[in-house]
Amino acid sequence: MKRRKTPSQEEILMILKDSDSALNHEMLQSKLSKKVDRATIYRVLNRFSDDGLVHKIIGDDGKQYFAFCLNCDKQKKEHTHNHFHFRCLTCGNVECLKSEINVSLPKGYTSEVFNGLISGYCNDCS
Amino acid sequence: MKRRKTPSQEEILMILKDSDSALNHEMLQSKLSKKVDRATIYRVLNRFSDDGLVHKIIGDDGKQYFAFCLNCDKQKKEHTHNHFHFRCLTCGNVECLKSEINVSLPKGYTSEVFNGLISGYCNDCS
DNA sequence: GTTTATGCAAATTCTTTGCAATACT
DNA sequence: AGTATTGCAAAGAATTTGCATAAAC
Repeated sequence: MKRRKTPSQEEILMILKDSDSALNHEMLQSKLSKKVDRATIYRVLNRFSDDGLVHKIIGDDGKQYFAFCLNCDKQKKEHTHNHFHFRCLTCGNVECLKSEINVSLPKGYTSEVFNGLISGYCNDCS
Repeated sequence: MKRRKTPSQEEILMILKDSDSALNHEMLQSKLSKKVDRATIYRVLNRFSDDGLVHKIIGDDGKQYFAFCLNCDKQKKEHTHNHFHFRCLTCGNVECLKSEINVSLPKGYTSEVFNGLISGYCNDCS
């Protein structure tokens, strides 16, 4: 299935690139210049995620956040996203933390998805 | 608000204690001897979670998992649950990993909730 | 002209809530 | 008796899906 270039996709990707925090569907919708359907946004985001362009984080609020993480550029080949995200309980921002984490798994276990999230209060809100 | 002892609560807690993996609502329901309402199960679990008896993990599937974690006994005072959980994409089991993780937060940030989850394939399923 | 992407509405799934009935203490 | 807990049904919230239309290639 070949991918096509559309305005909506381009704008969404740009917004994600410009954002220093992960965004959920709602945040993204409010940043879009023209109205884009909910379903489309989800479809675009999941497409990006499938393609490894952005990564998906599940918040402790159960919502999906999407981020084009700068840290990831360096390690594109491996494409492990073994770093933490931080979500502020007041302002809602989700941001990438720098530190790479290494968790040792039991024997015979393999890792597919890494999801590390700490919720708390950021510097501005605490 | 005082807590009361009821059969449903006791059984749910016992199931969680006996289980070596975190359970979601559905898994729990199927383990209960008598039919307990969905809403009740959720209310019980959230009560436990509020009381710090069990902890809640949000899976990368967006679902809530609850675990009475053995590791936590040792550190009841602090009550930080800074360890990882592992969810098997095949069998669905969610288990506690032993390793304690220390993530350094930026200045001025405070941590409230720690959610570390790795999904992949466990020894039995890979 | 084919095939992917979009919009709309409806469906799904998970979780929560209101309220009357029940059962702890 | 008084209040926390339950069950039922209904509401809510987030995300997904079906299908016809529009837009890329």
